Amino acid sequence: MARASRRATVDSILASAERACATAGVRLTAKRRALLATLLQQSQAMSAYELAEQYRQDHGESIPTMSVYRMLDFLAEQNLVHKLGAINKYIACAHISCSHRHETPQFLICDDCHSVSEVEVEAETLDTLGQGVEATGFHLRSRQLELHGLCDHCYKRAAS
Amino acid sequence: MARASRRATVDSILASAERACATAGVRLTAKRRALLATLLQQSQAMSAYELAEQYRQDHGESIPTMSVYRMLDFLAEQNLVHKLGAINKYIACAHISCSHRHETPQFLICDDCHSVSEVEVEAETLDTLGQGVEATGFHLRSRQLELHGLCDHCYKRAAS
DNA sequence: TCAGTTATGTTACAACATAACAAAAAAGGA
DNA sequence: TCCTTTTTTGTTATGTTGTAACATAACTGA
Repeated sequence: MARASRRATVDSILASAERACATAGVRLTAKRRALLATLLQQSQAMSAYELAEQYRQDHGESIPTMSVYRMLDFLAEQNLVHKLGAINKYIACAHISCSHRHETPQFLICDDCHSVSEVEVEAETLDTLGQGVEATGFHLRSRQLELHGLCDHCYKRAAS
Repeated sequence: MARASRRATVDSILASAERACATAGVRLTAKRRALLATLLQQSQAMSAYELAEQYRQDHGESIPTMSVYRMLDFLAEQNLVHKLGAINKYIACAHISCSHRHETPQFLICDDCHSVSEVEVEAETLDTLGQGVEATGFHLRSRQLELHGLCDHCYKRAAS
């Protein structure tokens, strides 16, 4: 599936992010914004260290990884980026500019080429899953799933 | 939910593991078996380093973490242990001795106390989820889910 | 302005994981 | 058995990921 950048320009997404932060009463500082811009321009999920390096190249200024982690935490709290805990990488939310209500994103992680695609799953299926889990007394933090496997490209390559 | 050790003795599980490896034509060496035994006796998911230390205490012999990783990789390939990628820990499969067909295990990871419980979800729900995902061209490796949240104990503690 | 809060930088280190190569042990055929 | 090959395990060093603790800078609002 397309990353956010295919759907809207980076600038318009950043503008959406600014509005979202203003509404939430939090600050999208210049650095946070710049880091988000860097991530938006990636086609792959990025680790914090990879992002620090990319940020340096993009903005001609180095940035401590410690700060990158903090900014990513902030951006994740505002749902502007998703943290993929299974592979310790981050990806910009593909729906920052969407005004319509959308489903919780589900991520498909290719264990071979490490590409990440974002799909939506029927709300009903997730609800059933969530209800089954919560019935055991567990309290889900989110319904974001991270599923592993092979993308079609790697699957076909492996088969040959 | 109960770990494997509550359902069957460690010895009988190890015997099942031996049979499974013999059938698969792979070697469950003494060290691999000993490591599995160590993990079976834990009530919590363990990191490779924690396991190396526990192994040393259990068997009076130290073992390089490098070897622990390799053995865990082997055991995971044989589906004798599960790797919880989200928290970098390992847990013995609760179903090694089960001959009956069972559902794919789903893991509930408490983000507070880091306990892990294993639940089963209706096959139908998982099938629906899996079919939706595979329809996008992605090929799931397994239907094992790792869900994050708070266990009931931590949830109630946080609420107070 | 200035005091309080939030954000970022710096340093040091803990925890997790693997690369590269060496040694030991097991398997299998002559 | 003995030798060769393959597999497993050990050793050393280093890479990768993440955070603690504290300092400095920037912003906010009275």
